[in-house]
Amino acid sequence: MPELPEVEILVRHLRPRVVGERIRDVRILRARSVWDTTPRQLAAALPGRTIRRLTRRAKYLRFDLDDRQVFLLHLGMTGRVFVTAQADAHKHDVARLQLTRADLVFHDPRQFGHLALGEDSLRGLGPEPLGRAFTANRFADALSRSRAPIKVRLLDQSLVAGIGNIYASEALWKAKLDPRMPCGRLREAEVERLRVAIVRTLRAAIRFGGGLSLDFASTNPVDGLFYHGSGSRRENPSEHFDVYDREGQPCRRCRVPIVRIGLGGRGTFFCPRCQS
DNA sequence: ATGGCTGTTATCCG
DNA sequence: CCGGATAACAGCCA
Repeated sequence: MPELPEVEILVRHLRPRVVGERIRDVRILRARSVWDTTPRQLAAALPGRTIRRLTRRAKYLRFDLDDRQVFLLHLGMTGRVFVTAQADAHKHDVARLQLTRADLVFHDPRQFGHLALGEDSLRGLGPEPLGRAFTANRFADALSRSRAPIKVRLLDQSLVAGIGNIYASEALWKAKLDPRMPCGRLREAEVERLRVAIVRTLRAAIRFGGGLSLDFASTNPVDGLFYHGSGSRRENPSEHFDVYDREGQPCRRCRVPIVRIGLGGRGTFFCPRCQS
């Protein structure tokens, strides 16, 4: 679930709940989820500090503290972050930060997420797709030097930061581009179409997420950030995405059944008629 | 019930 | 340098 839009919604939810709060204590419950430092260092650096800012960079949450230290949190595939008054740890809790009167919990069953002290993890990231640096020139230039399928490149965070497997398929459908198209073969107009499609897709997803009532603490994929699972768990089977997880269902533009293929080892969905 | 799928990304190869 | 495969892991679903 957590790609750029989901992380953005999470940050907006958390911001009023954590900014201005003092960190009283830190419990690291899974050492291997701490990167760029030791759990001991992280647990020592935070207590006594006040959270000054909470922002998003790509799929990272960025916490700025009152002593200019920074720590980052990446949700991986299944990470959740929420504030709770309950102080007891649960299975798959990675870390718990005791704030003034509640705990900030990082919960991550599949353990692909991480915490990091400092900004090193942000070094290699490309431009924010919703920021000014995501220009036609820069995007076209980066794409021109690759022969890989465009869908695979969209997942490269150094090209543009924040797109994941779901919104890569969604943006390509919006731009009417075949996900298998080698980057270098895209024409200038197609690259620009894709750039605009990315921006619109992500903005629409943030707008969509902002209108949901989410249970950030829930382990139920239907209630949490907005990927609604597949099969019987799906909340709105065909309302939500245009192509993702819609294999066999009609394209919203031309009614031809959506196709699923593998690209770069990931499920990829597209309309074989519109996207060619 | 078992095995194959999954929203991420670092790292290792050729 | 580029690109593909793999690994890290637990839970859900067929």
